[in-house]
Amino acid sequence: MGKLTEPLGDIGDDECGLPCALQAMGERWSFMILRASFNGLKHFEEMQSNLGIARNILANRLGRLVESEILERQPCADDRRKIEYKLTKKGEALLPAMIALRQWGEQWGIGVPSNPVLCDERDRQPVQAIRVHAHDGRPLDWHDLLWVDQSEVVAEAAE
Amino acid sequence: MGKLTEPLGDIGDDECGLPCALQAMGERWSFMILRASFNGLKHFEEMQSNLGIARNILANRLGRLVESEILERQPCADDRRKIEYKLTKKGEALLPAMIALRQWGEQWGIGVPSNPVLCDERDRQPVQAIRVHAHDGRPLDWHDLLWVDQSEVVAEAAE
DNA sequence: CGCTTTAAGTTGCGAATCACTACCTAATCG
DNA sequence: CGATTAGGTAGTGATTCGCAACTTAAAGCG
Repeated sequence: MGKLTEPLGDIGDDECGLPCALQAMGERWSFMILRASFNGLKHFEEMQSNLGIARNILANRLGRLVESEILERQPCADDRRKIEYKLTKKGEALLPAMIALRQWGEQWGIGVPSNPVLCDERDRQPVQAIRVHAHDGRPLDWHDLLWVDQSEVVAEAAE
Repeated sequence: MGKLTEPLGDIGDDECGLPCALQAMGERWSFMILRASFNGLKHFEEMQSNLGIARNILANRLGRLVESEILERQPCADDRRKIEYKLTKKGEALLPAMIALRQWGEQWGIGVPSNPVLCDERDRQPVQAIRVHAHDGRPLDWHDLLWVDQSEVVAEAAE
């Protein structure tokens, strides 16, 4: 069979970032734990009671997220019983993916934008829907996308 | 509500779109199958050999994606043995979330942009990194975000 | 100090899910 | 007709999930 253009890369190999991302985030609770982190939850008990996740699964996922350097694990200074889990830069970088998923769930699952609404703190206006944008800012859909070999991209860019 | 196929358990509150999205996409293979669909794979055997997924799991996930109206299942016109699985609008709407995850994997997992590169077909330039944008287009980070009650948002928007 | 509480896990166990192989069914080809 | 192909289902073990109970270690307190 002929090689068709593959908008998301090859399966199973390491050329695509998606399997790599799923390695860290592909499990059921990972996104919910990450959302809790984005919402400011820092401690084990806090997350456990908030998410209703089993304790061993939470421990396991937190360990994996720390191992993936998405969360950072550090004992609390004031109360050394407590452990603080905080987002790393790598973890923060998952925000667009999270928001995109959330917006999709709002639009196609729930049907209406959920409350409360995610806003820019500067003017308290809702954020834009997350989209794929061309380098010049045009919003793109699936059918506008194309896979280009890196060498050709560089050549194009240098013109 | 009866027990429809809900192997994901109850993941959380309904005021957030993320649990809702995870209900449909929270399993490990779902994203890979969806990527295959975006890549133009339409048939069972095609996906099975390409993904290397167990046949029963693939059948199960395809069924669930169809049930979630992310994929559409229709018999092929020319060869009635074949079934075509194609993306619905709802499925296509997952593209930004997928690209965002992929880009994250590229940047933080692999370390370098993978080859080939996802480009705009108009000018063959790489697409922008997916980000959260304010309504006026400013790119936003985690710390720029704020949860605002819907009523307040409307009030602000009307000013 | 000794007792209690709290935070963050770990362990055991039954249920559910995963993945691998083999088998089945219906339509099409020759 | 028999052979082939697409799209599954069935059986089987390994793994993971989730609940509850237990452990450890650090505070809090009289």
